[in-house]
Amino acid sequence: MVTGDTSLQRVGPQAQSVSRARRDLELRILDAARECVNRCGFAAVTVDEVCDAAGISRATLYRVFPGGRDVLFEALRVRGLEEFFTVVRANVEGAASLDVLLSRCVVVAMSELQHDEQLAAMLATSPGETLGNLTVDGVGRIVRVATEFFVPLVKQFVPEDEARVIVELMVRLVISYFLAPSPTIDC
Amino acid sequence: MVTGDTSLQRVGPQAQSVSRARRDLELRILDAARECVNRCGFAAVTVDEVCDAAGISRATLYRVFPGGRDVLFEALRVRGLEEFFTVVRANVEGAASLDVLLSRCVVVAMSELQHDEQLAAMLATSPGETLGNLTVDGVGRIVRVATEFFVPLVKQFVPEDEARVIVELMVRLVISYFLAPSPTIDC
DNA sequence: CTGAGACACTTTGCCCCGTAATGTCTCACC
DNA sequence: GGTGAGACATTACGGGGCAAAGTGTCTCAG
Repeated sequence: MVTGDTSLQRVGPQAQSVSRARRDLELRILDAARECVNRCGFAAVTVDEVCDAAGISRATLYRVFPGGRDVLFEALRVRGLEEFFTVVRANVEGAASLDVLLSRCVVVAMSELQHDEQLAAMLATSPGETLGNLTVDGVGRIVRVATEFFVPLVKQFVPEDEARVIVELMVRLVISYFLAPSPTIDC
Repeated sequence: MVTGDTSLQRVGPQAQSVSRARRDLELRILDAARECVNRCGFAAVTVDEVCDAAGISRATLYRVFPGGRDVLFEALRVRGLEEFFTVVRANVEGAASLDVLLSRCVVVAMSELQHDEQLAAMLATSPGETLGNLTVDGVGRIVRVATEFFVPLVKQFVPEDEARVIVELMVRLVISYFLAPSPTIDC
């Protein structure tokens, strides 16, 4: 729905190549959009700018992302979230105990957050909306994606339902400490 | 500083009565301000409205709260915070174990938050600013006041430095769950 | 010490308007 | 089939001017 990937439902010999060209186009547009966001901010980016940066026409963008601007930026957020958690997970795999795993998660996540260009640009240009996404509207999705990435790791040490709770608490605390670092607790 | 209580530094026979009249005036103004905020919202309240509601003139308000609007509303926030934690603490005192104490804190705090008129009015009328106060700028102060109220209780069961960490984590989690309730974890 | 009100200043909202951006469309192209 | 170019109506955004309201300070009478 987000990325208009109805082509994935197709079958037949050329289904794969079609879907792959579409996928490449998607990635090209998303890369261009990210570049624009990191440069100009977030609210300031126009669809035309993204098209120019991607070297495509507006018609193509609207074919790949039916719904336009909103859907494109939503897809960008989703990809950013997945990239973020992919990096964090790659840095915490192989932990020998629950304590080590969680400590590494927190440390790596905080570090990644503090060096995230896209997030910084969003916080700088539309702080209200970004803050809302981090603390109200978007928390559910963040927790969901984080659960998907980390519960498999955590449940090596504790039962799965407990792992889900742990991951959720960790996510909420990391967001809180990112937005408002504590003078007493180091991060 | 916040409430312009320089009169407290006076000495002599009538020092107490003077300071007391001033204190009564402060409370009267704060009550009026709270009433206005609960009725009309937060950003919409004017100094004149508060004066009318308190039955005083603008000159008096500016004498009691030098600095005017900002200082008045800041004092209102501070009082709201202290009232909030006073109520919560009264409901959790006498807990027999750390688990019971923390559980009660979370339950009572969540309930109080969800029925807080002033907070609701602030979130409704200036969501951006209120959200910022709850998640970025104001977290330090909230943690500080909460620490002041709850560390004495928690340190009955654990060392004080550990108690401070526990209180801070609890505060941040309660704020997070208040702003974005979890579908999986009940509150 | 308080109330009433004048005063200068800043902020707020509003209306208008020109510009820019969005989203949909058609058509030519390969 | 997919893509690019561009026209098109519609909407959103931003700046200027202006009236109204709010803020903060002051003086003076009670």
